[in-house]
Amino acid sequence: MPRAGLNTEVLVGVALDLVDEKGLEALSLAALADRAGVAGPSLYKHMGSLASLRGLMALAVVRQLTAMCTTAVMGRSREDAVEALMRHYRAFAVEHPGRYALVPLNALQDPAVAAAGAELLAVFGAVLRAYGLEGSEATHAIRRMRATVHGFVVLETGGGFGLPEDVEASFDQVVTMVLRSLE
Amino acid sequence: MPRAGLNTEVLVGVALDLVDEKGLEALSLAALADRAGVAGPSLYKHMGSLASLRGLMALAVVRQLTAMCTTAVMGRSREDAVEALMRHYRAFAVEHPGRYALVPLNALQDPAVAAAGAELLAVFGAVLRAYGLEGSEATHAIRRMRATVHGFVVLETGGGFGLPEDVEASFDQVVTMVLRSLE
DNA sequence: GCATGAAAGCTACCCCGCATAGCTTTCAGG
DNA sequence: CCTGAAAGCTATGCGGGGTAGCTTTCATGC
Repeated sequence: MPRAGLNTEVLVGVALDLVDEKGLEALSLAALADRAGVAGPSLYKHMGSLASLRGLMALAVVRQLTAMCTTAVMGRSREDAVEALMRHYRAFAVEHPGRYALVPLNALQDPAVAAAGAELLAVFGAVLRAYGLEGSEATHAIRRMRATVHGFVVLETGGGFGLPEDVEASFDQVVTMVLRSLE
Repeated sequence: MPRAGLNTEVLVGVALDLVDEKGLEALSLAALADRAGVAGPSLYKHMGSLASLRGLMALAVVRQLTAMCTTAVMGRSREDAVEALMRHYRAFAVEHPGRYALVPLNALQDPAVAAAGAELLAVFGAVLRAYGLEGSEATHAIRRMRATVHGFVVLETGGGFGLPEDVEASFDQVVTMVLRSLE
């Protein structure tokens, strides 16, 4: 029985790949062990439980999303920045629906994920400074943006848009709606 | 062993009460049987599986939500109607977060729930007729409203609004944002 | 080179939750 | 009051998460 060379970091990566391919509900002990080339119980050498692994996965996802959003808004301001932020945020969620679905499930109870989430929200806040929004007004504006974008991608990735109308056009209008609320 | 007088309809009611009190994840065979005053396996005399029961529950919830939204918009038009629709929709989700969470999980795969969902969306569409919106434009407008309201209540009920800023004020601004997008 | 101990891996096992099988009991209708 | 459909029960199966405890690897120091 040669070593598989597994560790926590690699395991998180394997789990994220699995979730990307098969969906969040496919994240079972058996499926994960199979992919990692190891027997089920061996996974516990590298994680405390499936729940804690999901926490680590969520943390990684929030950091990926933060990095993507950060580079998206760099060198832009006002409408350009807000639109870039919203479009890249949506693109991440649509490309990796399984990964994205991990975040809301873990953001509240896991302090580490919550802290990483605060950094993501800081990107939202930074974009709003060009509008002179700070303090309470910035918080309300951030909530508008989050609710809108999150709601849209949740419905989109969940198959909630059944009609044949162009989803891109719908999102264009959503972006316009948010931009107008910032003036 | 006297009869408990259970049937499918009653069982759905018991399950909805359970979900209201203890949350969606508390909907287990044991908890449900305990509440219904019956042994676990006896539940299968009135349901096919927990999954199918969740479908029936989702159907009931969508109908409740549709009824609430329908009465909310009756006798109102334009801004009044849109605002009433959004506020009542949110109120339902906030008062019954467990119930509300059932819907997105079942709306896609269960055709009956999807049909009931179409009726709910018809209420959204009716409100928009006063704006002269029909066809594609109405679809896009409905999506804006759905994404915004659903996103807001998902974040709100999930504890996503950690800061102390007034959530009511945030929602007021969200309503204003949507109204402006309809002009 | 080889002894050694920490850590990776394994098999065997347990618990819990959903679900089925099949028997017993109720109770409405003839 | 007989009877059969349906409600209820206990016993059992099956699969998923998790633990116990042994075996094997392999980096380190002599």
